[in-house]
Amino acid sequence: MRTTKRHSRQEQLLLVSGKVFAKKGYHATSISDICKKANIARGTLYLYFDNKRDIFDTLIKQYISDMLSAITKFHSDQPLKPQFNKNVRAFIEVIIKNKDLTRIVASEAVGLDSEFDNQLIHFYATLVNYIEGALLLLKKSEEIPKTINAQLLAYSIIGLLKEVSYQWALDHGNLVELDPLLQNIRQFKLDGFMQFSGE
Amino acid sequence: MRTTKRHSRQEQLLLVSGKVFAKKGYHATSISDICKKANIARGTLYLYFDNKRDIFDTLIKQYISDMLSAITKFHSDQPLKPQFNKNVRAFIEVIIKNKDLTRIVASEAVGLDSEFDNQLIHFYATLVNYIEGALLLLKKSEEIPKTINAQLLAYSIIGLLKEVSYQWALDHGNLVELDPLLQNIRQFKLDGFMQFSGE
Amino acid sequence: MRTTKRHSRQEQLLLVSGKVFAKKGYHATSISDICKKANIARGTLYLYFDNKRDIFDTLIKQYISDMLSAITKFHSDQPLKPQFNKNVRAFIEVIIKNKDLTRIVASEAVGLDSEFDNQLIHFYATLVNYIEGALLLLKKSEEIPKTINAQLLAYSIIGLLKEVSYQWALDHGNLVELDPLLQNIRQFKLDGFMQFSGE
Amino acid sequence: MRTTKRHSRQEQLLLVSGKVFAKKGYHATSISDICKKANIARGTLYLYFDNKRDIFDTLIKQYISDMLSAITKFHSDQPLKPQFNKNVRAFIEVIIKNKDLTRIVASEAVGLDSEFDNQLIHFYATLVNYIEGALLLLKKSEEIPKTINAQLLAYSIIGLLKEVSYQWALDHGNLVELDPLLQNIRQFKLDGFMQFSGE
DNA sequence: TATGAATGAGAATTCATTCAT
DNA sequence: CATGAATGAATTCTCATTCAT
Repeated sequence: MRTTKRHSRQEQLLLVSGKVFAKKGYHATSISDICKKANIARGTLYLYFDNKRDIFDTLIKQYISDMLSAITKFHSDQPLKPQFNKNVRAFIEVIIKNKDLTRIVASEAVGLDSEFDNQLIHFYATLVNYIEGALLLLKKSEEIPKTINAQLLAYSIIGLLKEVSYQWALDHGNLVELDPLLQNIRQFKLDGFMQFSGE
Repeated sequence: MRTTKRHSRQEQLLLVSGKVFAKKGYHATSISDICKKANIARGTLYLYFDNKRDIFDTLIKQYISDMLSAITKFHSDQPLKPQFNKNVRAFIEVIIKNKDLTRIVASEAVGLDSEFDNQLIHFYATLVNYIEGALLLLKKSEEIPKTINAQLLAYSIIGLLKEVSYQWALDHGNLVELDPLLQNIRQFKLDGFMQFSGE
Repeated sequence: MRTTKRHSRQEQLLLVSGKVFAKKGYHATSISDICKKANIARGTLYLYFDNKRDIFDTLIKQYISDMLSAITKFHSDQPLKPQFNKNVRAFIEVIIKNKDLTRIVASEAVGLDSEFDNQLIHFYATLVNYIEGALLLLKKSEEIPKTINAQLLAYSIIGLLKEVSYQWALDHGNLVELDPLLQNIRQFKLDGFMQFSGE
Repeated sequence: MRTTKRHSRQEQLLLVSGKVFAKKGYHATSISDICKKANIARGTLYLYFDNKRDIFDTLIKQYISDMLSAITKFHSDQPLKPQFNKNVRAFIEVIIKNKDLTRIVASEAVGLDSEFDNQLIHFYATLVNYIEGALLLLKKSEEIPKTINAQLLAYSIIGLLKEVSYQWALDHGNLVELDPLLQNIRQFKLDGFMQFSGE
């Protein structure tokens, strides 16, 4: 059971680290900060992680894996909209459940090193791909106009969801009723709104 | 002429600093990094800026001021859609013109200290307010449904524009033809798309 | 025991710092200088003191407190001369025991900043006050002429004692027999000597 | 006449430098400080002095030379007390006239380098020698008791004069009437005062 | 002569990481 | 396992000095 104990200790430290990283950012967070919050000595942390970077990596990997396992690839042989609906909900749920990490992923995607950058770029590309794939299917079935740039729309959707989820989470804390949020998003007649003069 | 020379030097250093900050983030960027890129000695930087923080602040202030002077408040006694159109264009233009800074503003928004946070929070609130105000007017004139949460829609629009502009800029460099981008955005029948099964 | 160990380490560092400061002065002493003498790494010093200034302050406070607790206020209801005798001895003892610090107090009294200046100025004023008070009592009992400027005489005595003690300590090291020194001082028929021609 | 102009410029810069050095100390005084006070560019200073140290050296040499030319060696074939009287007055006059430099000489006698230290030590030794010499003559002529330690008494006198002059100058500024000061000093019946209990 | 922009050595301080206890 | 003292590389910032104009 030693392993279990060790494992749960690690989990606890990850939790604390995530909070501190989210609050102060990667660089401004010192090992001491984490240890103080976790009530352990500085040396102890190194029994559970190789180094500062290792903690951060573990957190990010966890987040990416959470997200990727929450959303599911679109299947062309099933109705698309329910799939899309489900994925949006899953996406937002992960964002909100991991508010701290979302902050980090969104803001510290930079400057650590290329290996880390690549992880996030790859993650982002995967997300975009999922959505783009769905949009292409919709184009094929003529549910959306052929003239639309699927990739750009994919970015739009991600940007929209990211911002809204993030702001919603900021305002409402963790106890969010997802449904009103989703209903509101669905109501946005953005295109209509943006069909400006002369169109 | 002296002032001009000094000023242009400062501009050059800001340009370089912006690039480096954008690439590596505030904390991971060392003064040496900037100086190397700018081909100057470390001491020279301090002839033009008080300290590292001062460089960053100047950049952010510049960006915020650029943005705020680019967009204009909505006037209820004039047709809203052209105004909105114009602002979206301006917003995107600034984002694309200042790709580097956008990265910074988007990612280092928090965690330096409260004085700095406040600047960005205030900036963001101003943006949201502009859009929200316009949306409320649209609600009143029943151009959009009353059930919509104007603030949330404002966030959506900003999130969408931010992400799309940023990604577009990444792919297409600085020389962006805005019109195809705008046309694409306008075409997004997001609401239709998101009126999922059963609705 | 932990506290004791930490404390004794601090004491050791103060001792070394005092010597180095005394030899080179505050500004010319670098943290590296102190660490080299103390055989520790530069970082280690910061485990015991906040910064260079903190080390210096601690030294000065120690010195002032040593001195102030060594000398005692004059009581008018007791014979003055033994009191004076005792205080002179105590004063000289502290000077000689803290030769290094005396150097610092004497030479870096001014110019660090006002907070620091104030400490020393206040200390000095206290010393002068003690002596001046005693002299005023002596005036009242007509043991010294009424025409004497008590403050100036106080300065004289302090200057004399300071210089003599300091030089004596320089020549004789720490192991000083105070009595011959005091006897010598007492013999100085300064006034007689200085009652120049014509008086 | 070029030389004259150059020379007077140097003089002016020395004056300014002396003030600044005296106020802030050698190390805390920056070349910029001096230049600002002198209303010249930083580069200009180096037309008149080799470096910062050179300015300081020049000042100290000036002071020492002033002092040494003010006081005169004692001559055994003339009455000693008038000579002593004259020298004390000269000594105090120089101290008061060069209050700024006195501060420096008294407090920055340290840490620059051994060459500088040696200068001051030699100067001090010279002073002590003068006085000691006079005292030895007085001993021989039995004007002071043979048991007195002439060197120690010399230190006493210097310490006393230094302190009193310095304090007096601090309180009264430059416009000092020397005579009341001297009268007071002469009145000090220090020895009588210090003939403690039992003597 | 005079200027002041540029330099770069050097100083203080921080902090991730190690290791003896 | 846990501790926390010690380390020293790296970072920011200062300032005497140089040199092209």
